[in-house]
Amino acid sequence: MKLSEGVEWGLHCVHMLAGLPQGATLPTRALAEFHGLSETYLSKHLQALTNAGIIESLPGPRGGYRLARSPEKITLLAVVEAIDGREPLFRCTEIRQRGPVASGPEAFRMPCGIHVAMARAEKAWREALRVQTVADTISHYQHDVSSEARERTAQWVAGRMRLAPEK
Amino acid sequence: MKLSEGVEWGLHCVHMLAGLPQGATLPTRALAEFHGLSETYLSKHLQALTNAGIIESLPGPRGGYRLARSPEKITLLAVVEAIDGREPLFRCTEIRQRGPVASGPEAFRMPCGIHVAMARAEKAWREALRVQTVADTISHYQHDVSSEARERTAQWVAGRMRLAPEK
DNA sequence: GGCCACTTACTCGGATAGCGAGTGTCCGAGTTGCACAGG
DNA sequence: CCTGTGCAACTCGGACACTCGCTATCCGAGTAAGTGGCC
Repeated sequence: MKLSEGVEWGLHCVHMLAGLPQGATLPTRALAEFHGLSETYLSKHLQALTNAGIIESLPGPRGGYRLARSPEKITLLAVVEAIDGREPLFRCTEIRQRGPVASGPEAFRMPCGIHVAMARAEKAWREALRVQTVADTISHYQHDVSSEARERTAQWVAGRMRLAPEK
Repeated sequence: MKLSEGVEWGLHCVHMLAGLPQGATLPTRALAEFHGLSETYLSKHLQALTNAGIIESLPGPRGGYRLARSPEKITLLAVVEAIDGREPLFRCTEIRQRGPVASGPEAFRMPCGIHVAMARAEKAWREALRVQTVADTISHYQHDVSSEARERTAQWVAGRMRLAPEK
């Protein structure tokens, strides 16, 4: 089992958009080119983020994507769920009720212990992703690279981003 | 993203084997029939559990599967990893190094913040599964069903299980 | 020179193929218990 | 009646098809800027 590749793409793109000036946008082409990704396929994931209300799109020339709300309000969980879906990792199909010895649903009022334990672990995972916002990560995201590389990135982005027409 | 269906199957089978008398075995047919599963496909997952050293098999007539170690020594994580694999959920492919602005690996000594955050969440998930042993779950597993159903299950199992030839 | 309409280029958005992991199945190797014949 | 041998049935184990979701791509709808002509 593994998470969708698009989760990593979406997370990096959201963090990149978070580093832009207020209201500025960046088109799919720039986001894809910067990360060395397929432009068309990345577009699909950006659509998912748009539908989830995490980013918003401006059509037409000088258009592109920008965050729909401040980085402090965007959790990693929201991004993961937007791209990968909100389905639980472990789905209890109640196979204990399917055998020839099954006694009907009334005998299984309590959820099975396995289901409870798996759900608890999954909750721990989701909670860890929920407390971490994009704003929290962005500082590390910036300090992890050398100042020289950061400067070069800023230059490259400045040449591709579009300032906000209105906000 | 979802866990393999076989994870649920494996967990229930392990818990069922844990309820058997010391050294007794249960064949694939019984485990599959009890849960209403495909016998041949379940066999595949039981093989994975055997290769992982969680359960052990006795061939021939009167053969079957039994736990390879006591339920206290079997964590849910071990079962999950045996069936679903030990690959991490989130695999950081370092896409920030792939773009035209990338400055070579020496500029990225620190792991990216996204990777760290995702790994932390994943560790929380694994840790929650590691602290939960089959012995812990088995008590809930038994109390969740009515005593009448539990008795009927015991009867059904008694007619299918094979006592240990030696241990 | 200023204003308006058209063209044009660029953007996102959804609908359409391809591939790989999980799913499902089958048949063969190995082993143990049983039955039968011989002593 | 006891014992040794052969048979047979049942078990696990690995090798072989199939399906669905992620991956990847394309083309169309919509928009805003730029350009040219007209007043």
